[in-house]
Amino acid sequence: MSAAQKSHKHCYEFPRPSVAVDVVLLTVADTDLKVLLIRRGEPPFAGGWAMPGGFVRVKDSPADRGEDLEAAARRELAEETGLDAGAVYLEQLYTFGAPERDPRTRVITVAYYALLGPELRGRLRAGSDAAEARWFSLAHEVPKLELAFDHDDILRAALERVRGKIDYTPIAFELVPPTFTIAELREVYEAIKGHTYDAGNFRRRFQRMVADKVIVRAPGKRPTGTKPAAVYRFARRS
Amino acid sequence: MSAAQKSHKHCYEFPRPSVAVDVVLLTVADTDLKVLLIRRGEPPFAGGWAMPGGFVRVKDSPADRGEDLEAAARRELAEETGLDAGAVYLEQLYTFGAPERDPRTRVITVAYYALLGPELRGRLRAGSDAAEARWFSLAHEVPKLELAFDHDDILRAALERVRGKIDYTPIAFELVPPTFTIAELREVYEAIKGHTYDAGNFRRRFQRMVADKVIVRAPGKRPTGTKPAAVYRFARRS
DNA sequence: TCAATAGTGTCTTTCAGACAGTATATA
DNA sequence: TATATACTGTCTGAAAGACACTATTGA
Repeated sequence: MSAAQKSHKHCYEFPRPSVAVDVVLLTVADTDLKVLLIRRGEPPFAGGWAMPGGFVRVKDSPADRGEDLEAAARRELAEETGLDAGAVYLEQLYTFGAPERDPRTRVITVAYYALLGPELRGRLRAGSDAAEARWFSLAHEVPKLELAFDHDDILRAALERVRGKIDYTPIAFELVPPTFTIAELREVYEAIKGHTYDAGNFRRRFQRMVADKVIVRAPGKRPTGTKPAAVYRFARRS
Repeated sequence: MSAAQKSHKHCYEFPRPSVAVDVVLLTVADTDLKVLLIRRGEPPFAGGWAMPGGFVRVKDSPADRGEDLEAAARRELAEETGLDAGAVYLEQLYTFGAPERDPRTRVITVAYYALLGPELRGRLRAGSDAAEARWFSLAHEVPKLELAFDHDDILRAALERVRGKIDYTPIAFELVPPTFTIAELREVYEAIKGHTYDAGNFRRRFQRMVADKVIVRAPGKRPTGTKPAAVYRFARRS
């Protein structure tokens, strides 16, 4: 099929936008919140850094309309990072639709954020298109970058969401190993909130979660260099 | 132009979805949270009740890509209710994109919620297409309805969002008149939260907002049938 | 033995919930 | 004068922040 034919196969009565998904993949490493960025191989913004994402697969057939939005986000994440799509915490963030946000055509993007625990960080593989992928420190490295599209807005929104939600939902447990010490959990809070917590007060708050059976003790102790620390796990883990 | 020609003017290399906006318009009246529904005149779900909404106006021209998502939500709200688009509090809620959510074609909808104070409720006019529009009590009337599309999911999400946000943002002030008594504000909280508040404790919480200059006294008193009540207004109101 | 981190306890303040009581308007 | 609502005050308990202190490990 020629390029000219190919470009005009799908026709509609009214103009339609492209719809994409973008995923803000976050992790905490070295007491620092990091985001995974991918170097773009193609225009626009070729050579620039962007969040993993791509177009939602839509079909015109009445029998098959294409994929769900969250499925698209998990698929893109898997394609561009090699991560098992089902293994990460993923939540819809916000939809960005400014008319000029993509120089090519009208693109509306549904942004998601995902949280990756340290035990899965080693599973990251370069994407199918072998594009470069790297973790960037939100505090130290990202401010020096110019992200593609409006991805800096998306990243800001993700950070704001996670900062708010960590206080009243169990998302912090997605960012520690399956079993963890109180200090490890505290480091996650400190990385996300951007300030330190009093170790004693944090422990007291934590003990209430133990009393409420949200957290249970796990066997063994974690060596720390000095006195080993008790290990816990989140009670409702798949 | 013939119908056949008209149906195939806008062609793309890959299939694209339609993108719509829907607006959950909420108000508190008679100590009851209400949502505005519109009776659909056309299929699908003709004769059924649905939230105001419609397709985002997208253009293929590089010079004009069409309207922003929030602009589309405000436009649809204005068209279907007669409300001044700028006068209502409007916030993006969630994007719904299940492949089969619209029987016609693939439609992704960006849902918004809007809050309407009693002073603007009288400005509601039937939409340009003269469709029937009515307030429904969320607690008593909506459960008996079968809403069009996945609008019951959208409504649930809006209620959950508003219930959560009222505790740590000033959205309650969008649902009272420009000047209001403590009892009026309390009724808004009670309608949204679905439970009563101790009048004394609510007042104490309120007085802290007065001390913090979030709320200031307004001149005059509001007759109540018995002892008239002091009147206040939100400090940061346009 | 020392340094470092794990872990405990105490004091204060803030705030929410329960509830009793006083003040002031209308009918 | 009665009563309904506005408004005030008190008690208790939960929880957060500041901070001092003890316990246990590895080097």
